[in-house]
Amino acid sequence: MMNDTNELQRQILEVIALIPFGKVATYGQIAKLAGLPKHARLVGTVLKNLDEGSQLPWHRVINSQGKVSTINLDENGENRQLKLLKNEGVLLENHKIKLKDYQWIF
DNA sequence: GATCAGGCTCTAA
DNA sequence: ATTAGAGCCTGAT
Repeated sequence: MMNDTNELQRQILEVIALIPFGKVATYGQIAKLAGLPKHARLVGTVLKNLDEGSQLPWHRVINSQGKVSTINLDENGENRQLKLLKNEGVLLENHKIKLKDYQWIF
């Protein structure tokens, strides 16, 4: 099967769009659901190049250790991703998200 | 092309 | 529970 780069990206974005409110998914999980098992890092790259205008729930993507892997601070010096998650009721416990409770089960 | 770095993950200690 | 190291693949130099 021939996969164009943009095609891969599209598939990834599609899956991310499905993550429900109040839930999170890991990079690896997204890659897998998109049918691209070993592309966890690509997911990260795609999100990085994503601009803020995007309506995608990019903040619901975290790493397998239950941590957020970006720095992205707002004007108040707060991490945007954590803030957004907090707004959805996804809380931290010792700087980590309990995947056991919040991970999106497809 | 060859190399390197990157919003990762698994596994072993 | 952390963490270092090795894999993996893609995109940038």
